[in-house]
Amino acid sequence: MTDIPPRRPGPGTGWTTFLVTQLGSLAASRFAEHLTPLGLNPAHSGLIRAIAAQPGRSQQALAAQLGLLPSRLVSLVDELQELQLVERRRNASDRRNYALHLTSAGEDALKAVGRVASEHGDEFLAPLDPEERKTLATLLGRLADHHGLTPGVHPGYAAMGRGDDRPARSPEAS
Amino acid sequence: MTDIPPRRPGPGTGWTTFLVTQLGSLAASRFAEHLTPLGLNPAHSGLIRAIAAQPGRSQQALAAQLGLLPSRLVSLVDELQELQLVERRRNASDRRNYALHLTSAGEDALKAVGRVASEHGDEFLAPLDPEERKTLATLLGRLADHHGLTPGVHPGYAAMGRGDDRPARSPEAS
DNA sequence: TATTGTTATACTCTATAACTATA
DNA sequence: TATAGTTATAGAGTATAACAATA
Repeated sequence: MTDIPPRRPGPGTGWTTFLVTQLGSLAASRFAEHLTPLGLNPAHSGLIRAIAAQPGRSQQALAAQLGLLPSRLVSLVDELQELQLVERRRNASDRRNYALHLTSAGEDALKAVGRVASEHGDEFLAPLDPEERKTLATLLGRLADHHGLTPGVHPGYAAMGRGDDRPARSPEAS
Repeated sequence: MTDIPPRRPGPGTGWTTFLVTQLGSLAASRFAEHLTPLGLNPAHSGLIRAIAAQPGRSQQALAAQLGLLPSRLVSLVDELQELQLVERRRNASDRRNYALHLTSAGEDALKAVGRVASEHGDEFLAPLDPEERKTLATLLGRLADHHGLTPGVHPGYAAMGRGDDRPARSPEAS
């Protein structure tokens, strides 16, 4: 009894939402793979983009925007500096903070990241035609707006800053 | 210069795929939050469902299906046994392995997990009407099929078993 | 010897908090 | 004293591999 074949459950079962979770995890790991030839990981790429979008900001400002701990951001900037993609410039008037800028190699990396993201997106959406992709983008955009997602910032890792009571992330395999 | 407002990039930029990643991460953490009142995490819920779908299987079989390391599965089963939701039954003919079954409390937990998943799904898809939800389900289903997702099993944590060369997961904040 | 399950160890990633320098 | 940045330490989660029981 209760021998339901576990194929495609209907509406109201949370199935579609679970698909979002599965596909999101897959897309994230595939994107990470696409980045490895550049010697970067997704966190690097997000930081590069954030710096490019608004050069000259302090590490604190970046950390707050991206929802990262300051200490985590320091090591990310260290790594990008090691790769000569980012430079810290001392602020003359307030010598406590740094202004972050991309080097010209960093600008190149930004473009490379853009290409990788584009290729990855094409691969991921391969089975859908342009019309369907547009429909999907619209529906997902509606969900993102509804849930207040910051454009370009990955959630689920934040939970810092204000006394937000988000529980620590749990394993969530299967 | 290059002062592009970072709002909603067009097609071919990987934006839609990034939305999938963002939303997937959000859905996963929200689901985890919904489960905490039950004293369970997503890994527990996945295991409960897998046992219910095919009771009596060995831990090795479950681990292989879910893409988990045997040692990880042992601790998950330990936890569910602690909660009296799952029991290990010795196999009389081959006393090396256990047959896993849900207790009656485990059956209740299965139903509760189903309710939570359903509520969570409704919340997550709130801004979409039934027609749009159906469209989204179809499009995501196409993607899942294309990428060979096992129905009900979360990817990205597997990479065990065969000599799969999947790189170790990277942070991927932002 | 091979297999199931288990335990022990190590490793990676992340978070907490202590510390330095400027202000 | 307060703030930006940094470093050091500890914790959680996961993987690797050694181990005992059974076949």
